[in-house]
Amino acid sequence: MPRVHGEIEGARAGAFARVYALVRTIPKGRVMTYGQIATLLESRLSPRAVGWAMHGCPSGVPWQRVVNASGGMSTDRLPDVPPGLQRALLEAEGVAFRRNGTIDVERYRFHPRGSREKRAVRRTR
DNA sequence: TTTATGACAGACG
DNA sequence: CCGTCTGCCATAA
Repeated sequence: MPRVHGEIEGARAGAFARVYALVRTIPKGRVMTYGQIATLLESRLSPRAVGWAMHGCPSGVPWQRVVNASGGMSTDRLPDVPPGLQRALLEAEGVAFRRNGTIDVERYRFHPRGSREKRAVRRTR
């Protein structure tokens, strides 16, 4: 249990647990974006909230399969995560990287059964 | 209760 | 393609 920002036990029992549960369903070699996860969850979390949830990600959750919308690894700038680790883990699962260090999100995106993926998180404008 | 801050995302310039 | 700004929601202090 990585207690990153204090204790977040309460959070794990709530919306965060839904995030972890969903991430666990991502098959090997496939990925989901923070925004996609936020949209799929009924609680309609914001992408930021999903990222916050992942910050306290419990062991056993394939966190490497969660990438940002641009296909980049958001974990690279984290002080407690070795740079390149996420990439290495994904490559080990067969995910190909472009020269700029990103992946083709649409190619590897995992669409859960019955996913609606309505665009709720696009309110800017 | 208020304020600040994120493993984000989309719009703009 | 890249930097900047804004909206988002849950947490922490």
